[in-house]
Amino acid sequence: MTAGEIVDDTASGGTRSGEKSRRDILDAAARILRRRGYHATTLRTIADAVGIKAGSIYYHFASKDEIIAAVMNDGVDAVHRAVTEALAGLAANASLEERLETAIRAHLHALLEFGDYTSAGLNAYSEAPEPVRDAARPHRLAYEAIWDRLAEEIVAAGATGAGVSARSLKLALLGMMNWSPEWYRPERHRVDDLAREFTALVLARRG
Amino acid sequence: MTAGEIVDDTASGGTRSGEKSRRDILDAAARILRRRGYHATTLRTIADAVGIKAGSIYYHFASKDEIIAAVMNDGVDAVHRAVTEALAGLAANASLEERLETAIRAHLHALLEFGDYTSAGLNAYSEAPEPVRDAARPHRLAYEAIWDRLAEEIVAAGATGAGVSARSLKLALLGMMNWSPEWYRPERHRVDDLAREFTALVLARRG
DNA sequence: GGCTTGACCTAACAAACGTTAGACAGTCTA
DNA sequence: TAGACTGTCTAACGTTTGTTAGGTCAAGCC
Repeated sequence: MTAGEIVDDTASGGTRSGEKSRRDILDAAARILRRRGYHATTLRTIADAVGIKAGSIYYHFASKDEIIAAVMNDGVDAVHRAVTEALAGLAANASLEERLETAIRAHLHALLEFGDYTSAGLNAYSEAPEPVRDAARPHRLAYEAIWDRLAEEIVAAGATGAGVSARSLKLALLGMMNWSPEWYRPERHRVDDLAREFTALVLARRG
Repeated sequence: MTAGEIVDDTASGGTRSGEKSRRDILDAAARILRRRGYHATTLRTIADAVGIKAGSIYYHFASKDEIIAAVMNDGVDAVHRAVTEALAGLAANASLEERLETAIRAHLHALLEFGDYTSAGLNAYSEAPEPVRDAARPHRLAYEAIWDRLAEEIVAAGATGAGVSARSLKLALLGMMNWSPEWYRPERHRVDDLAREFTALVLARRG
């Protein structure tokens, strides 16, 4: 089952004629991957959702794993871009609290609302075969660097509890955010509220 | 694929002769389920790990899903018990901070060190078929009640950031704890340290 | 009109899946 | 010692999986 490497072609450009089908396949794969996980995401299920036959997928992709890897990495890159842009949109003198809340809000929005690709990546990562995880790792690390820097700033400013390391702060933040697909219900929660509460929780201080 | 209900017999007692094999099967299933997820956990893989043949499993269990459900529910019940006992072991006048840190420490220990059953439950829940999830839900809710109460106490005491609801506090706590299997490495982290940092993070206050 | 190419289909392949039926050796009980 | 029960095995079943080979048909170019 695909022993070789997985090529990362998410940046390949051009708007060829078959580009739509390719995107349709990825969209369907992301939707199914998010809810059912790696092994339950079959080529026939994907094909059904797109309206083509399973064999036809191989015109666009070389293997199942290439699809999965593309979805996962597109997902991470999308959150990365969303958070980066949200932070870039802030005033230069924005407070630390403002920047943390903005980053959390952007992450949660990407994860919970535009989130098929994003949470597919979270949901399938641990059960995907090694080559897929290998292909995903650089994307994940690149994104986490944002939170490394934020966490270090927060700790350096003494804005959180005593004895909390930047590393633990980052892991705690990613944990509370990335666990949210488990309980989030659009009719019960508002992302902006959650972002504000998570920020207040971490930066808690007594007046 | 197993449309019926899943009987919850985790409490069935007695030490029959075949009890060891039964426990061996569950142990192996938990170990594999934890790392590979629901669909990659096959009866033949389990049987190989135990040293028997796949068909023999049906002497002890009626279906694959019965095994999975037993593992998941045993896991949740184990954390439930661990946290309950840790809290019960505290002095009656233990501070809120002491109790929170104790609960977090017990949860993380159960999850990260005795954790095949426990993190198998977390890892496989979202991709397991509906009947399995239905069987698991009461166990999860019963355990979460502990954290509901703790979170409410913390909020009522004003010991966390302003505007943080008890519900969000609970979800954030479960998130940062339950995400830890993603990054925890025994050679790099000490559970007791993590528990102290997570507690300080949530109860942060400025001197 | 011929020829190429792009995008799909049909039909099959070997392998792996959960599950079952029936046989068999060992142990316990009467 | 006969018979029942335990725990396992062998061997197959029907289905589903990822994947492949080869065919079809319309659109575009010469």
